[in-house]
Amino acid sequence: MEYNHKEIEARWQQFWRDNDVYRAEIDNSRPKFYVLDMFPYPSGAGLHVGHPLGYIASDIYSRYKRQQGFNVLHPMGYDAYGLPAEQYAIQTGQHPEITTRQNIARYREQLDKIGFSYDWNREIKTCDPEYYKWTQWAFQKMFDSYYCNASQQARPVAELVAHFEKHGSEGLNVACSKELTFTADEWNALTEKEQRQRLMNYRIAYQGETMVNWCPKLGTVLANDEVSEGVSVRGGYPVEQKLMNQWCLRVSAYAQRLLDGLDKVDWTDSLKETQKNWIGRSEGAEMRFKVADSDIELEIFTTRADTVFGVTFMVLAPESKYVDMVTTDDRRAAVAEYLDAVKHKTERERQIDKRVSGVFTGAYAVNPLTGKNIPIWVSDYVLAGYGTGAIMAVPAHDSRDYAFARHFELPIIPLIEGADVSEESFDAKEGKMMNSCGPELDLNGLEVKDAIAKTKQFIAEKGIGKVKVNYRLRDAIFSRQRYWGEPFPVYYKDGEPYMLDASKLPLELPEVSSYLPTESGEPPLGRAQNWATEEGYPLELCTMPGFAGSSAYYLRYMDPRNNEALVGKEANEYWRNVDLYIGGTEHATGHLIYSRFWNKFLFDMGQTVEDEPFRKLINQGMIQGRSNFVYRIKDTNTFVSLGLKKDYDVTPIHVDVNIVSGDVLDLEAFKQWRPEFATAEFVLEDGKYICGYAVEKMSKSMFNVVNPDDIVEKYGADTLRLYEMFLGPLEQSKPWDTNGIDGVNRFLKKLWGLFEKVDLDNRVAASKEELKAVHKLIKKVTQDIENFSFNTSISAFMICINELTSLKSTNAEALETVTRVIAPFAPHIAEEFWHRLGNQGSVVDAEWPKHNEDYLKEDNVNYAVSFNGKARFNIQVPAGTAKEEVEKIALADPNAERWLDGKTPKKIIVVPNKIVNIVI
RNA sequence: GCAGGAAUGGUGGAAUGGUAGACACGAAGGACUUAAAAUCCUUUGGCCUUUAUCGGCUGUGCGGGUUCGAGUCCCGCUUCCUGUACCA
Repeated sequence: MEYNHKEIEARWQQFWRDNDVYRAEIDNSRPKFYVLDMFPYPSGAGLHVGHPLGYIASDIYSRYKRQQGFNVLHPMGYDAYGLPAEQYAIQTGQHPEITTRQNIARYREQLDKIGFSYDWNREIKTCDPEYYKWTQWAFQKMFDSYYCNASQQARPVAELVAHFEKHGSEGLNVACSKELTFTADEWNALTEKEQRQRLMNYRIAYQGETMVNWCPKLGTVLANDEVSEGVSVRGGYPVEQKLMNQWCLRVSAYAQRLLDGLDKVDWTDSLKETQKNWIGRSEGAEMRFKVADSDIELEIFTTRADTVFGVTFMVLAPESKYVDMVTTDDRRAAVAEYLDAVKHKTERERQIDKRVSGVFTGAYAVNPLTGKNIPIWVSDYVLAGYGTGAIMAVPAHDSRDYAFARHFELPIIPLIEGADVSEESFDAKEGKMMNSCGPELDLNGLEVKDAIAKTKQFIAEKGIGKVKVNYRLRDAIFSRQRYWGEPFPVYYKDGEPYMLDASKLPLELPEVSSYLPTESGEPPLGRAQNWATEEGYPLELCTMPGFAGSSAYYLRYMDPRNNEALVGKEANEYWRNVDLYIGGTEHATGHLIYSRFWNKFLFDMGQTVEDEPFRKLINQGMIQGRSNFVYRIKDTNTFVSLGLKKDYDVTPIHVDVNIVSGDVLDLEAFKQWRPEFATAEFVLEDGKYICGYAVEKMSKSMFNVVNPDDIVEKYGADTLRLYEMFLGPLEQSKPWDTNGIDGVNRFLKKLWGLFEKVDLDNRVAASKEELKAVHKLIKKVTQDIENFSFNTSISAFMICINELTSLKSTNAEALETVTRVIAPFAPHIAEEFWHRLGNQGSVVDAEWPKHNEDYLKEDNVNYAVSFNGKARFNIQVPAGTAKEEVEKIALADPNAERWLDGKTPKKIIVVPNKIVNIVI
């Protein structure tokens, strides 16, 4: 019988569904293992062949762990809120929910065909009210919490209020937007509204006037990780800075814990490094510079406290509140003009335009160590969002300050011995200090490191400043002026936000007449009828961002139908956290920061038992497209084959990769592809039209999308699974090339053929050679799976089957072992074999075999004999021969004479079972 | 600029410091076939030698080093990818 993948795969997929074999339940008698894929956003384009790469890897691992006796949780769901569905809704008027539901159905259909072992009973969708109830709930918890720096955890706001009532801000060590100082009496005298406004300064979910990334084209604000190089990640539209009142999450309060937690997880160094950079911890000092003839003090942050003697001017960010305070009357016009010019630049323009610009405020500050007056400037090279929005400029040892000083002809004082600052600044933190002696502090002769420490100590003692740790990590902006997202469980009374009562959750997303902002510029929810509480208070018009729903979904899978909690205690204590998380590296600074933050917050609340959500994380590489080109001779409809195109003036045109095979174009299909090519003529080489190729992103517009459905239809799911793994190392990006798929398909046919010959009625003992081949396979595949080196295990299968084929093996035991080992990779064919061999149940529960070293032992051992490291010939000796004996045999070999050339060996090295190296 | 990663045949890629190129694709030749597809067999890094065997030299981006022995370890470069960027 032929290998009929269609019949086999359909039959066993049905069997799995009918018997619910992938259902996971809490079972205290078995250890748990939680394998998770980053759930997909169901886009309208469906899955292409790149998407399942990570899913296949995680599926193999899940099945392997299950066969090893673990109770495996392997769920799947959908990150259903997102911009594309909403953009589509704006264009067509179709409700995004309908689009999303259709897309999800299509995804599910595609996923099912590949034979994944997901427990679909646990499926979740972020747009499902039963799910987003818990997103809203967590938001409310964050609103009702503040972050205590002393105990390094979130605490109820009620405790903070109690503190204010007794002590005011005295003795407070909490995360906040602004340092405020007030007494208990002052606090108690505030109205309720004023108290609530002040509490916003401390809440973990808070509303604040912040500089946001505003994308006019999308009509919404974006988080930092949603913006790249000044344009939106989705859509690539320009982004500008705008001051807006927005909901924010105080992620920055968790910066240190997010950093420390990285030591506890098993992630790649590069991913940890990316997160470390994103968190951007820097140790330095905060210092105050007095403004001359004024009570104003400028606060600055520096990592180079040692360079204060070289400060020759100060610079304020254009948005700094100090600008208005210090500017002298005669400079007001000039400063205003500069601020105006800066304001009209978008973030992108500000990044691209690296020309030095700035304006003098007319004011001077006093250098606290030299007592000298230094000018205060304004320039957009200083960022409002980092540190204090003001800097002390040390042109000799900072390249940006240097460029500024050169441009405006400000003095440059070198502070490090031997540093030549005539052409460029000396930025390195090394060398001996000079020119650094004042009335109270002398740093001359010290190493930079020591000078920094001494200065920090000095300024702290003198009360000029303090040691300070700064983080680059910003609070997450949590409002989106959009329709298709979770509504905030918030209403407004007297202009102040209040949380809806927990019994009112979930607050469901209302219907709207149009998905565009209102005429008055309000978000689309402004169009909703009766968007107010029962008492008539208006509800929040913004919705939550994409990352809201994906921040705790892994917890919900543990207990997806629980109506009382995000996750029940029993389920959480059993499943704990994700043991293996597989997904793309593009989430390094978004989802993977937010969900760690979210999890840590829930941990503080006592809602989850693990501090880190993802124990081990693997980033699968991206599968790129391999585009094909045809070359049209200019102004004709004639196409010339790749090898001959140099003789013509040609335009390359993308051609659908599905009508190209092995870079050879199917001419008839090409003519039918598009009407304008119906009359195409060709210049062929060797009777064929050879296309050019390029590796590009897989996308419709490049005509290089390969659909997994087509592969499954033609070759079967098992072939697709094997081939995706065979393509190369999991974590490496690589182009998709369907050409090699015949190899793994041939392998499966061979395996099938081998099985067809098994005599199931007359079982005989496996031969020594068979046992050796099979146990070699077990050993290799087990090692490979543990190392996520799936490509090499596919090779191991091919080698084993080739060996068994040449042995004419038809031994049932040998093939049963092969079946167990191949089951995670090719579950359909394995299930078929499993049942033919007379087993009950499903092969997913077949015990994973252990290899026996005894079968792998050789009677004779091969040694390569080398001279001075260069291998020359081989010898065979009985296993277990002593080293001395091996040396003798090597030297006595007739071949040895030739290479010894009459000399006596100086030294002989014998590496067991490998090599005899003779040094002459 | 900074951080991380990579570089091996025509291609994808294998190699706990121990005979580089496993496995697969492609290609070439052959068998079967009226023919094609499918399948099977042989060859396949480069160069040289040979009728053929046998054999030799060379070879893992470049230049050094450590070692009996380096694709692998160390130092210095080049190129490419990924992330990030006036972060003081």
